[in-house]
Amino acid sequence: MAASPLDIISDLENRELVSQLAGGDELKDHLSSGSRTVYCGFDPTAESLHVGSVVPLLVLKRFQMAGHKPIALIGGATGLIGDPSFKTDERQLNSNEVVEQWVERLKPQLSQFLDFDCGENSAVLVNNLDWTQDYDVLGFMRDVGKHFSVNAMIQKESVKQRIEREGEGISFTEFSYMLLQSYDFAQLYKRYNCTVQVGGSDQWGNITGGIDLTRRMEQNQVYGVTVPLVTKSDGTKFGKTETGTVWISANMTSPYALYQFWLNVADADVYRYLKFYSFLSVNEIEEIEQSDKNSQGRREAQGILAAEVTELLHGSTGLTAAKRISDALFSGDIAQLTNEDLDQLELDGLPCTVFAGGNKGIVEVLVDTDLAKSNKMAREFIGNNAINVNGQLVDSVNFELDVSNALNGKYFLLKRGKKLFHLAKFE
RNA sequence: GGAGGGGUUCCCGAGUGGUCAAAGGGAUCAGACUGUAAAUCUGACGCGAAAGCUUCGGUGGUUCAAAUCCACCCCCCUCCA
Repeated sequence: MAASPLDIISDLENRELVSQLAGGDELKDHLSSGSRTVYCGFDPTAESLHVGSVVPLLVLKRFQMAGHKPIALIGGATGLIGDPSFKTDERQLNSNEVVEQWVERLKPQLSQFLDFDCGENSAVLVNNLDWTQDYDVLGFMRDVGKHFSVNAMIQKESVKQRIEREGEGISFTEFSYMLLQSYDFAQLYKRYNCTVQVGGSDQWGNITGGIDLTRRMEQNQVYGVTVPLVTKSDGTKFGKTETGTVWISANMTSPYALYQFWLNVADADVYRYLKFYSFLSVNEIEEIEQSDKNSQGRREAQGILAAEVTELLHGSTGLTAAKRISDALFSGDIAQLTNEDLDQLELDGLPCTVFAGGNKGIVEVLVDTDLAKSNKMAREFIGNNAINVNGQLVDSVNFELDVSNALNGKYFLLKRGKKLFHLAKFE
């Protein structure tokens, strides 16, 4: 099913995964005429990658499947600076310790998708701190800085609003980010003969900067591919739910929550996301779309997408768990859950809050579980008939969770609204 | 260093002495309708059961009364040096 080296760009184009190509047909020839080395950088800006940032990483995997050698670069250096591209304001610098910690978290995440043991085109993991931390200031300014024209830099679309718009500004620190990323490309060319950089479409300016610098410092032509940022058809921000960002770390976003996130994708987006996030062929995806069109009611695509992505990120165990919880909760048959099922729900990552000390009033419980952010909101939810306990509608703010009624002697399954569940566990 | 503009509740943004917990929009949440959609409609949206309490960059002050006036300080932007 892997695309042959001949058509990786065509496959990406068919998946609408190409935003811009630096190099055009020459790049296509370059990729089809042999196994090349391709890199994509990820800055440590949080404890985990989120679903949006994983698209370029999957593209890197697609390159590897097509026979090329991928380099996943961790921005241990650039993460200390902060990329200003299309950001509306200057960001707070993170401390060295924090960035270092995030670098460590990022390593396994980047590694999990790529094959590091497949001979010639095995993946490589690098950190740009390795070639920047000991570079002396004067040397850097003379060797690298001299190749950049400030006149050209301030023309870049990615920093335009920071420079032109009143009320915004940009520090020299962030402004110089481009030099570092450009230098990365030149270094990777030198060290690994890396000739292609992949990045989000917001990285265009940084990528072309690297192409120019590599030409000047290494006298060689290299190329770039940008991947569109994932958007939603309704214009809202992709990758967020009521509980916040959807992370790829199972500790931060449970497989169940991830599965639910994809299951709730809008019809208008789901086929595009299948192309972005699954390794199903474009033909297979089109067949799904066709079959959905011909059938009534709920589409199947969301379920397929949810299954594909959950399995990709958390393996078949994660997927099974996510499905099991989803089936149990949304079948409406909460009373039918066995004791083992309940224990399993907790293990599978359904949010759970532990209580001690006997019966508790519903308002207090809602606040303690974060299902309501204040007593007032808790009362309002109850007033709106939005709260369920063990499948029963709560109709009074005086309702008490009576431990003698707990499922399996300790659990209460709380539901707020239509699809937000939480376990209360009494000990 | 100088001149000017600005910092309002999650975001944008009105408010220039009482009628202000603070217009309007967005986001968010809940309900109805549905497919655990979309669109639409309804409601909520600082805390508190309430009385009331705490908010408008910070600190002090004027006043019966301040987001609004005064002083000092901090931060951001633009232009000049």
